[in-house]
Amino acid sequence: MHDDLGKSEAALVAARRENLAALRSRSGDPFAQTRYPVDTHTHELLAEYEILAPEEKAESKRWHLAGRLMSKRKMGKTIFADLHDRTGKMQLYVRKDEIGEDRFADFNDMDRGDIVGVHGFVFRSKLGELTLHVLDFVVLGKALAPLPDKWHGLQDVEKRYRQRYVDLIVNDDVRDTMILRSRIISGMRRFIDAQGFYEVETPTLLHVAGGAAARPFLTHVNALDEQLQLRIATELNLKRLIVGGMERVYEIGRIFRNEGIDTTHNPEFTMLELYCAYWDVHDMLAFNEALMEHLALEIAGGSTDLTVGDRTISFARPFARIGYLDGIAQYSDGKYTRQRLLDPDGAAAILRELGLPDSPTHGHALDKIFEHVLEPHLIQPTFVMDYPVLISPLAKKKNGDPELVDRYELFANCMELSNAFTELNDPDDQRARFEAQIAERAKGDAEIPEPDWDFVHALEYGMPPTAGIGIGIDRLVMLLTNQSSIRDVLLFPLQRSHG
RNA sequence: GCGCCUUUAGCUCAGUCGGUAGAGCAGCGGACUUUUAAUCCGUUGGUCCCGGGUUCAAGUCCCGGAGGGCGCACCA
Repeated sequence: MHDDLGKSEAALVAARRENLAALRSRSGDPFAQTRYPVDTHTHELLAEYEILAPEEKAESKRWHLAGRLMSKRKMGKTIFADLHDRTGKMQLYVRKDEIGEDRFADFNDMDRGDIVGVHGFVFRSKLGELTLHVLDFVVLGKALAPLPDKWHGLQDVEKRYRQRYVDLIVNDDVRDTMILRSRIISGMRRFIDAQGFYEVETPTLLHVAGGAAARPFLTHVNALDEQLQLRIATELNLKRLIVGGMERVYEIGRIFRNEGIDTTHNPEFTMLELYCAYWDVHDMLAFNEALMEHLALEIAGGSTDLTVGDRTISFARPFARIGYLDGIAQYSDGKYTRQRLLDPDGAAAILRELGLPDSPTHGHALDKIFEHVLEPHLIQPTFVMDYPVLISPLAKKKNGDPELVDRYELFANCMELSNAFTELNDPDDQRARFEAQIAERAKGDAEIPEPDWDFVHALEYGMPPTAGIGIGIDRLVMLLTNQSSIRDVLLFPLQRSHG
C-alpha cells in the first residue's frame, strides 16, 4: 500500500507529512506521545451540560477529552472543529489570542483524521451547540492517509469490507451495529450465566468434524503429520462434557463450513450451543422464548417490537407453535399429508409437483419442501415442532411416535433462529442412526459427515436426559439490528484475496 | 455454477449520437474572532479496472478477463 499511490493521493499524503514535520519542529513528535489522561467522553459531556443556555460558559470545570479530529472550520483567528470518540462527537473551539501563535498554527496543521487530546471547558455556542473551549491540546497521532468524503463517507461496498477500519471511522452506523452485536452477545452470556451454565471451549481442530451436515475445511498439523478438519459444530464435544457430568455447558464459538458465500452465509460464523442435563425440549423452548424476549427488550429499549425491513416483529411471549408435518399440510391445503411426506417416493412426488429438482435423499427432499411450503409463512416468531427422525440424527424419538423426534426450530422473518431437541442418549440407537447416515452419504450427499464413533462410545458410559440448542449468532444479530446482509454484522467478512 | 448490475481524481458522482476528461468535497494559497456540509477568491490533482478488437478517432461500440454487489442454484 506504500508504493502504488496515484499522483493525486501521493500529493495529499505529502501535504500531511509536511504538517507532521511542522508539528514536530514546533511542539514535538505526535508519535512520541504515550498516554493522555482522558477523564470523560463526548456523550457524557453533552449529557452533563444539556442545561447550558446559548453562549453560557461552564468555566470552572476543566475536562480532558480525546479522539479523532473529523472536521475543521477555520475562521480567521478562531477554529471550530469536530472531535469523534467511541461515544459520539463534540465540537471544539480554539482562539489564537488564548493559546498563542505557535499552538494556533499547530492546531491549524492538524488534518482531518488526526488523533488529539484536548483540555478545556464546556460552553454553548451562539447557534446552540455544546462545545469544548480548548485551552490546551496534544496531538496524539497523525493521520497520513486522506479520509473519504466528509459528507458522503465511504460508500464503496468493497472498500468498506476490505478496509473496515476506514468504514468504522467515517460511517457511524457501522460502529453502532457492531456495538449492538457486542451487547447482544454479552447480554446473552449474562442471561445464560445467571442460570448456572459453565462457558467452555472445545477444539476447533478435529480429526472428524461432526454434529451437523456440512463440508468441512481441511488443514494439516505438521507436528503430527496428520490432516485435520475445522469444526462444523460444537455439539458432539459439548455432549461429551454432559456425559462427563458438567450438567450445564455452553460455548459461543466460531464454526467453519466450506460452502457458499452470500447474504446469509459466511464461511466462518458464530454459533451458540448450549446443553442442559435433565431438561427436555419443552424446558429448552421456554428458556429460548425467555432469552429472545429478553434480548429484544434490551435492544429495542423496553419494547418487544422490532422493525425488520418493512415489517414489525414482536418478540412478546408466547410465540406461535406449529407442527412440522401439520404446518406443511396446512399450507398445502391438506395436499402434502404426513403419509406422503414420510414416504421417500411420496416426498419425491411432492418435489416434482412443486417444480423442484430431484433430491439425492429423502431428508434432503423434506428440507426443500419445508423451505418452499412452510418457511415463507413464518414471519412472526414461530416454533416449528416435532421434526421427522430421518432429518434429526442426534435427537431422541418421541415417546409413542417413533417417526418423529422431540425437536423444534424457531423461525422469525422467514429465517431459522434456533434449533433445539431432546438429545439422543441411547448409544445403540445413535449407532444405528450413524449407520443409516453412511448409507445416505453413499447416495451422494457429500455434506453428511463421517460418523464419530467415539461419540457413541461416550454415550455408552451413560448420558443423563439432556436438551440442547444451537443459535446462529450472526443471523440473530441481523434480525435484531435490521441488517439484510451477514457482511454487515461481521467486522471482517471474507473477501477474495485480490484487492 | 448461471443471470443482471457495477468499476471514471484521495472520496461521492456526472460524462449526450464515438470527437480527445468534468463537478462537489478533500488538498494547496489567500480573506475572515461563534462556525457547523462554514462562506468567499484563486489553484493542484486522471493507468477512465485489465487485455485485445473495430475505427481517422474509444471512458463511450465489440470480444475476453478481474474485483465487487444483488438474484437464482447450492447451503438443516
